[in-house]
Amino acid sequence: MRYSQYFIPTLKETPSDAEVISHQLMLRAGMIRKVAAGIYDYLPLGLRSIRKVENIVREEMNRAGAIEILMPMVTPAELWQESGRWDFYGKELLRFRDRKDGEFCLGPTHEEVVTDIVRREVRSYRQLPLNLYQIQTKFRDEIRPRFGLMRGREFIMKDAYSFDVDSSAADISYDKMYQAYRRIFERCGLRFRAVEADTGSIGGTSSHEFMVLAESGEDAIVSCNCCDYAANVEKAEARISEVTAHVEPRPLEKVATPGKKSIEEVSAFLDVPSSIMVKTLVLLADDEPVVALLRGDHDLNEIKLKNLLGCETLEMAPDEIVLKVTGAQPGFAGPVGLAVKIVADLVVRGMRNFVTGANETDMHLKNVNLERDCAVKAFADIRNVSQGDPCPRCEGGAMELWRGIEVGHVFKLGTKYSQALKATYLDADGKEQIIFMGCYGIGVGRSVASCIEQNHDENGIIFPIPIAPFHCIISTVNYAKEEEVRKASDAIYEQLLSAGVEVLLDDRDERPGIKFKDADLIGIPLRIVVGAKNLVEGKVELKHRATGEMELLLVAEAVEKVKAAVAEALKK
RNA sequence: CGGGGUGUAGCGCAGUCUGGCUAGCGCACCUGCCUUGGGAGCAGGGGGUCGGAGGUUCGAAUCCUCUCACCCCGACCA
Repeated sequence: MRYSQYFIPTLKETPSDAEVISHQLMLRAGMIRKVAAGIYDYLPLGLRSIRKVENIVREEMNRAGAIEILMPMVTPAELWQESGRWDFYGKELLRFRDRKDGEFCLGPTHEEVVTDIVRREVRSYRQLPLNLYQIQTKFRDEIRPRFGLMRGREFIMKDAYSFDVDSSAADISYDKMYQAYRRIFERCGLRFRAVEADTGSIGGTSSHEFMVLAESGEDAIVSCNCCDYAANVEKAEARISEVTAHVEPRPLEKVATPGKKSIEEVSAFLDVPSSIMVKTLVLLADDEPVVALLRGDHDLNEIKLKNLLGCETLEMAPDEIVLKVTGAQPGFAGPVGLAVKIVADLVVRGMRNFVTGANETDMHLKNVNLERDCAVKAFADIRNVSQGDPCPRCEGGAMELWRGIEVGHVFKLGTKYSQALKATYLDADGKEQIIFMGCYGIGVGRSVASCIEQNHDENGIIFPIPIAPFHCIISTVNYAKEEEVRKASDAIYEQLLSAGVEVLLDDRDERPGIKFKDADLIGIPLRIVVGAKNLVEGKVELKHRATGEMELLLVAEAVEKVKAAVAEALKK
């Protein structure tokens, strides 16, 4: 491609509404432009990278035996009503009516639609297993779209759905997808972790998320520094601590702590570490008050508590409720004498003589002991794992904390949708059986964005070759006036093109500085600089964007090197 | 949905508090000259419903009311 004939509108300055680096760089590099909140144009460079990811995904899905289809973006309400999600999904589902007043929505995911295909077409166990996938634009009317392609409302997603005769066959399909996902993200050149995850509103029995490691990631994940265990913090199990050695309970003591509400304030005021304090949280589970007890330096994991209680909603109680439940202003709650349901974290069971609120404004209690001072029956793992915690799976391992961007998610769905939509088959005995499903998503645009989060410097993007919009750029010095430069550049361009290298020839009549800056910004991995100075000796410069390594080579050598580097990087 | 903020040229911003000359600056863009190994220089030029509607006023980018869009924090979320 000749740069002068192409369309790469780069920006020298960073648009003020772009917060994360990938969003800033994708705008500056002319890859995307915003059309509305969370809705973007894909300009040529952005589209090329997206297509690269799509093709890797497609190859690996096909390799794993999945079959590509394309389902509609507009889907009828009936299917969603049948699965029950029409009422459950909420405002994220963009709904509208057609001219005949029929109800529809833009597909945010396609379990219903694909299950409908399968229930109509699959009759026999002989037709299973089946795995159907599509690469398609989805729409979710996010409450707060942000970070460019990272969290848009409209986005390109690969979604696959597996159908099996039973649970163990479904496990095999799941494992195939898990392995395919590893290959996909490895081929994209991403540094990632596959972690155990909560299933959220999709439902189902178990799932893994594929997390690209990046500081800007919206998710917290933990992994063991010793074994393979890794999980989203939402899901990560805290290791059950053994009860502390016998400590003589000391007499209960009430102390004044005027105006000291937070754990930090009380800890400093009474000069006790937060780890021997118990924090008492008042929550509303489906509008019923519930109290959660945690060690002072631990955080509540709302998902664990929500799953434990089996409630639909869980939120922090407003001040009035706290006052009603504890008889004190927020900040002075404690478990002693409370009449509502109390759930204590497992760690709290082992705590002796701890400090907690007295259920009296401006007062705390010292030397509280649960078994003596209050009637707590429920103990459960309801806290977030923190840095350095012991691994729940191996001896001696410690948990490390990371930030991650979720680029892929695989779920075992079980029979949730097949049951609701009556997707069944006849087994070898002629008996009707329910189909077992799995679903598997990859955010395509998000993968490109997260790649940029991981691979950039102060000059711009540093694409890995497999998803770079072009493999190589030829930056020419005075292409317009120097005939030798023009001839050599054109020749290199033709040679690379015919070798199958995707090459961008910067033939613009611009000063070299502009071309170098643009080349760095758009992140093309390999750059050949053709200038009169080196051409006198028949040489050109080959520069690697990632390392900054620069070599002075004969024209033919440079061409060979580029070909070799591209071939090596695209090896499957 | 709650809290905060911003809308002035393609991008980045000043001007708004304290109403008043023809609405400015940098970058980008166009023409010419010059220049060509890291976003050059000189000269000339084009581009604005000051987010929109209504109001106050002799006079509104500036004050008031309503409204729209976008951004940030929170809640929520695959």
